[in-house]
Amino acid sequence: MSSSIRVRFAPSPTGPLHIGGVRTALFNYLFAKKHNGTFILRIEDTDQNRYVPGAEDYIIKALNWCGIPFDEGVGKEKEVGPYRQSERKETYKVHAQKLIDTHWAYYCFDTAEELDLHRKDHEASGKTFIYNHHNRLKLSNSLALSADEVLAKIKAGLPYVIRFKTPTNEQLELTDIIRGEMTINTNVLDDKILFKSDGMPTYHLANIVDDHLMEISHVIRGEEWLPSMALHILLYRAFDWKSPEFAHLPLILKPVGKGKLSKRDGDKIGFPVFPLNWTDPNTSEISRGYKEDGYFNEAMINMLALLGWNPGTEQEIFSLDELIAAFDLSRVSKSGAKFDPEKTKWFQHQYMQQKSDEDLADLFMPILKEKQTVILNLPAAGRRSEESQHTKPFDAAQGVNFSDKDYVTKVVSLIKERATFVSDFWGMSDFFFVAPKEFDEKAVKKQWKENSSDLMNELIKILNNVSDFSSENLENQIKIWITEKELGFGSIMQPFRLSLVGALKGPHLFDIAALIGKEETLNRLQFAIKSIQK
RNA sequence: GGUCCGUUCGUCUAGGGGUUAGGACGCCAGGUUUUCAUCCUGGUAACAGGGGUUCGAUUCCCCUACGGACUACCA
Repeated sequence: MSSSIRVRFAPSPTGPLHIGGVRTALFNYLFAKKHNGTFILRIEDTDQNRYVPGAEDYIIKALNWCGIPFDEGVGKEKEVGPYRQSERKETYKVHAQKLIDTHWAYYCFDTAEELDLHRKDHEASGKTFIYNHHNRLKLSNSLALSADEVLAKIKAGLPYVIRFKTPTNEQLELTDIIRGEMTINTNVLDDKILFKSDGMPTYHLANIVDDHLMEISHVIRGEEWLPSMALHILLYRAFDWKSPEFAHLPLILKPVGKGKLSKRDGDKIGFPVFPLNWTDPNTSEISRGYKEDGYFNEAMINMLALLGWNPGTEQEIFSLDELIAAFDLSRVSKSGAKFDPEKTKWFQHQYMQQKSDEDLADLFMPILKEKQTVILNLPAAGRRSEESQHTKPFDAAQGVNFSDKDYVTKVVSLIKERATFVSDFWGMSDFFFVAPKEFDEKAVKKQWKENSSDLMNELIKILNNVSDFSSENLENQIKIWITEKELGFGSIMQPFRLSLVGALKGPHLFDIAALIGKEETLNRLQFAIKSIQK
């Protein structure tokens, strides 16, 4: 057996993966890559009742979008496969039988109803019913029944399960990489079902058998599995196998309120908890995903990495490679963490600044294409001709700027620093593509003074004589003019901005003028003067 | 109820027997940008409580409280 690092992410396909699962996958991935190991995806689909079509596909797509693809798994078969537990049934059967043979497990014929009754009985008298050494000899199983009786029941086709025979009265020492040493008395453990009457193993059996057969070196999973760790250690012992090392990750908690994050929380707080959109196959209900909400995968991953782990330095922005280099299980915290939607947005904003203008333009252009279609159709939607004259994009006839990558790239360079999502772009830059047709009422009231029209007419004259329409030169010329005439910057700049943008917002005004060009700048000034009555 | 795990600003966290308990998000204020936003600077704000141990405890130990997970023929 090799001693290399092999870890697995083992979700069950019962629905979309939420960010808690993504983080578990991420930490497995980081650990594997850090140690030149292998990251494996195993699908734990031993419960036919909870199987959800499309979930497996979703999990794989989500991992890929996150940028943490698996090395081995469904569709990437290696010799230890297959990687779907439903395809490994026979293996579990053989191993369950082994445990029977070595008296580490036994057959049980108790029905669910009978056990329920026992539980209620105990509860009524203030006790807790545990299926273990306390009462296993009083129940219907191969420990209490004679060999003949057991054989007869099995031959008669009676349904049965196989339970683990937990050793009694032993102080079990457990070691967890994150939590350290723990001690548990085996007397409080129950004889867990390993093999179900439907012929499928339970999580516990399948998990241990697969982890062994797949040569998993480190089990990195959520804290919800901590209580099962004792059983799992015992199972390794029963099989006489070396157990892997364990690391139990703290849970991700609801951003508001109490408890661990659940799939419903996304809708409640209006924030995605899934990497990708998910449409429930039964209800057709759609759950929002980070991707579709406009987040960059790097931003989500960066946020997740710092939830329950920290590098011990003050660095917060990490590329995936940097995460791999810095990652260390010993720096994973023990307590659960609420995730903060606002901080996630901050990460997103950081990554927005890191992206190149060209890449962002590529993302923006499909949106522009849609907008262009809508805008060009406006007149056809029954607008009056006079209005449509002014509402058409200034270059709509050619459709140049909407699809001009170079132009769009320049626009992006001016607006991205204040944007968080690509979907913010249009609202921040529409005036680069369509001349304003109306003007923000409040702004007009406040900034368009009695003499503004006259001043703007003056400005038109000045601009007409400017041949170098670069932002810098424009700024120089106009500043000289304003200073010489002692006009006051506010009285010029505000109406000027209003004319070009339609509102008091946007990037540096001279950058805007330079980019839309001389002709368009003059047109807009003229239109504003004409439109705004004072 | 039982078992186990946990507890530093509102949130994510650093730290660790002697610190002005550090950073980030958010929030607030000021500055820059004669716009909005960004950005910069500053500010607000925390060791759950009680006992020990110790010259000294937020740090180590115990108890309590609180939080969480698990307690299915689910994973």
